[in-house]
Amino acid sequence: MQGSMDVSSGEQTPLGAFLNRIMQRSVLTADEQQAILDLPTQTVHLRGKQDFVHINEQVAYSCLVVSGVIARVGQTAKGARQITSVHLPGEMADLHSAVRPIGLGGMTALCPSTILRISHGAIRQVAARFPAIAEAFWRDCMLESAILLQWLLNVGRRDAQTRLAHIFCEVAVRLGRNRTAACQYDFPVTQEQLGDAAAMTSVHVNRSLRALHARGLLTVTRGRVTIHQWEALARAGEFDPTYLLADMEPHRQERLRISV
Amino acid sequence: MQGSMDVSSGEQTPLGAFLNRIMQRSVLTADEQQAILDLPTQTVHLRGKQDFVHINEQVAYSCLVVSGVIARVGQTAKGARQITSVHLPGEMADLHSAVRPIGLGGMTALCPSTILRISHGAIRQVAARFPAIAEAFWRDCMLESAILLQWLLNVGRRDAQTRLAHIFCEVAVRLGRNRTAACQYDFPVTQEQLGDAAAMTSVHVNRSLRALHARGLLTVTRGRVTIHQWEALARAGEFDPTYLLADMEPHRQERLRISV
DNA sequence: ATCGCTTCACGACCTATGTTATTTCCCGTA
DNA sequence: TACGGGAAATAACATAGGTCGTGAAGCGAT
Repeated sequence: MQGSMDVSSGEQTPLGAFLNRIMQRSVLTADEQQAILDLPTQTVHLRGKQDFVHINEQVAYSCLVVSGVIARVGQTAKGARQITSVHLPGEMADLHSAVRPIGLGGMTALCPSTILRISHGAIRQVAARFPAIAEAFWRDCMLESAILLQWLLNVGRRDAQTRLAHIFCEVAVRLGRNRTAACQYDFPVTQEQLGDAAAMTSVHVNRSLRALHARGLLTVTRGRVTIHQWEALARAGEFDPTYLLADMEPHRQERLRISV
Repeated sequence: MQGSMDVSSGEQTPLGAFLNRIMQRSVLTADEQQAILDLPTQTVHLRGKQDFVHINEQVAYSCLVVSGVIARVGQTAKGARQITSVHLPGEMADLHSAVRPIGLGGMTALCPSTILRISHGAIRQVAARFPAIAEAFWRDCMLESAILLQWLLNVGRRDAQTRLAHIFCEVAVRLGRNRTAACQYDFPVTQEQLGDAAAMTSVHVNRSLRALHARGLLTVTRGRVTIHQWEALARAGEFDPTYLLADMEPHRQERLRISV
């Protein structure tokens, strides 16, 4: 349990990384930034494949990803799993649970991961105290919602290869990889987990991955993704990063114009 | 353009219906309630099948459904459509766009509908002025997100009949139908639109609907849904209404405890 | 090195759902 | 009362992706 006190080195700490992300889309004053950096946290380490929040469990903490990959999962009556979102370092996996702690499904670590737990009370308090923070958090939740929306389109209406290509493009952008020519990143998830995210069988993930490889678009080997031609992969995945972009422009000038 | 002034008759007006919904999950003072009722609105009538917000269009208004059914839609490169959410009277179809006006896809009326447009500026202003309203709006957006999450699970991992059953159950609950024994409601959407929501072909919607009918679970005739046995349909659709429930309990006592 | 477990690779076969096309039903309108 | 257009109902056929089964390949622990 500690709050990062040094605002200048904020970018290096987990809370600093989170603040950084938030500020790509919202404008915050120094006070507000500090309030976020001062949130009390509790570090938790997780094994790979560890379900740490069960479906229908009601939690009192949100969880900030420090390292690894965290996923939210839903489950069918017959036990089929659907990963409904994936969270990378610097992201809050369930910020929304601060205002609505039910109906979020379970949470699991796709690989060995470290998270910071932050109590809902602290989050709601800082949001109530600083309206701009409330709006920033709200906006961050809506980014997540926009991603979810893309996933629904992806799963509902695209074929296997397109779907996977889209996912790999999205993760690349969210990891901040510059999308020019080739790039690579670590993404230590199994084909089974990939299937749970893309709503298909691990067998078919395997087939499709090899097909994408045969087309010269990307290579996935033991948790490392190599994109050979960004442009071609994005085309194959029908990927348009608009929904992920920083979007603070419309809000920059008019933050907090409280009349009266 | 009018603001409903009479707070006592609030329940009857569209804004009153919206406020009502919000208050199922959040506690608001009389002032705050009034501030919502005073939001300036603009009425718009829509034909059935009218796309009134195009994909990637950036809007300056959120839209409150007065009557009819409004849907958000995404689209594939080959033109396949995916309905990503459906909105019934009393709901705000895109409240989230107030804080994040991009990446929400298009909006369309599934049948002749009436909406109220409310400017993003007005929404953000009332939210900044009353932290409790910000939290309430944020929470309402998260309910929508929880629904979206269920849709992803539904589309990704359930078969056609289960999927449709789930949708009909959800709509029944959202329309406030009491879920005991039989019930019916108007839901004037075509099988094609149903297919766009459930991620399948209209042909297969037809097949599956007849199968559900043959199982004695429900009848769908020209925009009217009749559920014959709620329990059985809910079981067939693996429907658990938890994610839709009013959930203000944890927030009731501790609203706005701003510690300086 | 060797064991044991997990993940990856791949083949054979099966089925839920998509595709395409035609017919029937409904309902508003002339 | 007949006409016209959109939905709904069906039928025949095609296919993407699921299921089941078997090895091979990594990799960590002994």
